[in-house]
Amino acid sequence: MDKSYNPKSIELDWYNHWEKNNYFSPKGQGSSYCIMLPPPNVTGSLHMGHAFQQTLMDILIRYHRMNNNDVLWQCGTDHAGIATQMVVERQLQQRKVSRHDLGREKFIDEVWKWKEASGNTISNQSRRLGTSMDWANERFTMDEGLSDAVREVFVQLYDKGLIYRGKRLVNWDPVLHTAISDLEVISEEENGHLWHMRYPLAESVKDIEHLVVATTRPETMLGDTAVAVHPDDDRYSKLIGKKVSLPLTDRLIPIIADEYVDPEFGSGCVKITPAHDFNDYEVGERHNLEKINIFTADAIINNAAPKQYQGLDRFDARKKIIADLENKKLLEKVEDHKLMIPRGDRSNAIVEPYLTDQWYVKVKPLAEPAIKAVENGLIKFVPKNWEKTYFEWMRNIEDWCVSRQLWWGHRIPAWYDDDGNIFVGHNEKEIREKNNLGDKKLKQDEDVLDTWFSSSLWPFSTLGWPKKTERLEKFYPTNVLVTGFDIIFFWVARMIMMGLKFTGEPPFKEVYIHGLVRDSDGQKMSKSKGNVLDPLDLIDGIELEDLVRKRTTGLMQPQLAKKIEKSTRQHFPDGINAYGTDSLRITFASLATQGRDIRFDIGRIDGYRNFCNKIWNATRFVLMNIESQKIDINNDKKTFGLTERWITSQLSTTLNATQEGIKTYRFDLASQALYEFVWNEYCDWYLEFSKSTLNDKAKSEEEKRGTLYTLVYILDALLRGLHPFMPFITEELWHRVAPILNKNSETIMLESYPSKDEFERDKKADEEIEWIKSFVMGIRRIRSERDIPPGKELTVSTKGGSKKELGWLNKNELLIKMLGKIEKIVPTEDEVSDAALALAGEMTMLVPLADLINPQDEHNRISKIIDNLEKEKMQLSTKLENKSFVERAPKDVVDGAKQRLTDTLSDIETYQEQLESISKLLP
RNA sequence: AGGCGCGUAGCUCAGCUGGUUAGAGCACUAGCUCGACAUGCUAGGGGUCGUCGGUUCGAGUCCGACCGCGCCUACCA
Repeated sequence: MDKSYNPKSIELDWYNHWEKNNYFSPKGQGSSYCIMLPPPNVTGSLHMGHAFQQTLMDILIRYHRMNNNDVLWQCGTDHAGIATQMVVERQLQQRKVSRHDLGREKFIDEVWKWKEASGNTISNQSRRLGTSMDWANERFTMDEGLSDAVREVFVQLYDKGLIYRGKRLVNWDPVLHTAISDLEVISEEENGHLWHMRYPLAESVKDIEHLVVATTRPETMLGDTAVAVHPDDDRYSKLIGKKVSLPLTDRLIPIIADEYVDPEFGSGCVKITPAHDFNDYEVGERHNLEKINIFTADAIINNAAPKQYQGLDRFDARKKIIADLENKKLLEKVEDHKLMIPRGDRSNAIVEPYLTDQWYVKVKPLAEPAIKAVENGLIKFVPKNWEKTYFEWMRNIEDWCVSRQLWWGHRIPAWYDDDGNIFVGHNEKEIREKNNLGDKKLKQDEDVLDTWFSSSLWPFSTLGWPKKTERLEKFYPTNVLVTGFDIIFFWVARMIMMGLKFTGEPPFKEVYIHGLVRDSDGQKMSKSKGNVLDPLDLIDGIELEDLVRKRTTGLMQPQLAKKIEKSTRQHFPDGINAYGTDSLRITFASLATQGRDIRFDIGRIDGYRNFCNKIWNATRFVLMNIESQKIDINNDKKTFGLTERWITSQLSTTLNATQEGIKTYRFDLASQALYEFVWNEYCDWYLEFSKSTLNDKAKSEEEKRGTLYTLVYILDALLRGLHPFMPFITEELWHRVAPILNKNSETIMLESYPSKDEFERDKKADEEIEWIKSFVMGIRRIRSERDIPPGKELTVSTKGGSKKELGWLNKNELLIKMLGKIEKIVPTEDEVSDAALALAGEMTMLVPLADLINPQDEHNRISKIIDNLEKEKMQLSTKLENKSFVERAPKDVVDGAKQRLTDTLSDIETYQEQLESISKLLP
């Protein structure tokens, strides 16, 4: 066995072994456990968020598989309408071809070709994480079956009046030429201006000649159809119903009264542009105003506007309009103004409220049962707080615009005849038959559905719905959805609505919401910030120069390259080590606290790489001893000593904490419990204890057999316990360890997960070992504090001690001697003044130092200890002198305090005596 | 504006239904090539738990106010 762990040499082989043997598919027995992978975008590549999330899911999946459930981890990708279309268009561009040159059908062929060639990137990257997804049943949202589901849902919703077509304002992306939903609009504060414009009254009223309206978007004035004031605003009440002459046009528009206007803001007059602003649209509806659309689909001024502006881009139009107003002295003032600018999340173009025909899902009737399902506990959020976010959104939900002006996606199953009649059905043939249309000319809607529409069906469409399949029967509703809070609205809420509507059951019983992975400074990872970490680089390692190159190429803003390079060189002066998958996974698990931000610091993974090595070497130790001892450990004749009973008991406690952690999605606590057990109990103490037995010629073979057996069977259990967290190293080591116990199965991943009940708790052993530890640590402390060379064998005198402690010492003398590097232990009742002192329970240990001791140093050391004990004495006695405490606190708390006070007093006395004794040696 | 959350050691974070002397990892200091491991071993230093007030015998933990920070949603043209 190598002296240190090398992940690279084993990971790929084991993964191939698992996948080839189909260990990832449900085995067909046991109660079902199912998780739906949030389907990643097919154009995507694996980022830290995926890696983190998939690690947590894989822990759950492997854990339940080892607990004999019939486990399905349903995987796949989504077709990502806009993103994919953009990728393929960009490719075509290099051949100087546009999608319009190709036409719809050929373009879609191109997309499929791209998907076949490149669509597996992210799935293959996932494999590197060791994820045990059911690849044999991987799905894609554009698959035949999933497309059937989409059509079925659309038709049913339409028939029930829950899908409708309407001309309304939508968020229009003028670059991508498509509508997008509210959620795809990212609004951020940007610097802009507030222009105050004068609108002259058609006929002046008394001394008022014009109204001043303020706007952040002057160009929309060409579409104004009213000016609104507040109905109770005395300044303008006499103007209501009068008209203003809209500058730069020849139109007269009315002055109307509407509650929407805030009289306190600006002049209290608002221009109303119903076709280009969501609020104005509402006002327009209330007052029956005309909606004048002044833009083309490219956001260029159309011919509804005066001639001189037609054909101008919206930003050029703005400049010209401001200049023209200024010339006519109609611009009162310009102020700097911060405002929220809405941009499309894909194109980054400023989104335009735009009047078009779109398909909408009427959401309110779907939302109601979805709210109830969470209220009634049918679906539980973990942590529970997220339910509030969910409710908040669901109770204020607006209709969902589901049509997209794209080619790649599920084409809307609606057909039109020449008279504009709409027919919705699964296909053209069905529609013709159902409506007796004969061979009447029909045209299918050009648009496709929002990608999230198909994603919302994922939990049941992947299982075969609308067919009543066995898989659907077995695995739906699924057990838990693991996802980030950023898509509660996009996805979680919509799945719940659709799941309830079409299956009558919630799609999952629990929703575990994890935090979002950020960089070590808490910044979101993004290409433009140059702080992205590729999980595969953490696994395989990367040279600094390669990392710099990777981070600085293909930037949207190339001027950032220098800054990114500098900070990369600063953060990773030596590049990134090859940590291997298991280190990364256990790091992720330990970072999975309840918080919403997860800062990923490279130092953290360093520690867990060391942990892998620790396990590796512990195994190496065990195997070396098995080999050198030449004892058949499967022979029945074994004696289990104190240390064996203790480590077994500790394992039981650990497994309890681990299982509890997994059950409550506290992966941090689960992994911490295992980490501490392996390092602080098994390695630090038990392996050392075992040396004392194994190296002692006086010990019987039965005792040695008991120890060897315990070394192996604890190791076997902890490897199984760790397997969901660290699948590769545990598999590798298990195959070296398990055969010793006559276990010879082909994989650890189908072994049973160790349970606390298989290992006996032994409180007496725990207590005894605790005392032994305190004895040993007391001696070590003296050694260290008094600068005694580590190699020097000590003579220790003991004084006092309870009967129990004397028994423990007697029984475990050899063990204690070995661990404390002690030559002999002699009881004494004499005063030993030239000695350093420590306590283990009621027993006093004295290390006579004769020639080594400097009495002053020891005097100082003991004084310090006494000071601390005095502080504690004060606290405890104050507490106990407080009548209320003694009367009202529970008995065990009071008794505990009393006991501690007694102990403290006795300790003080012991140290005090020694202090006096030493004082005699002082000059 | 509304909603949610955070503030504990130099850093990153645990701390469940209030009850020993507030923990871990990393970092730091000192000392160690002893037969698994220097990716290691041993020992150690370091916190008035954001501030103020309240409830309580007892508050890092519960309540209120304030300060600071973050996120989400909706926005006044």
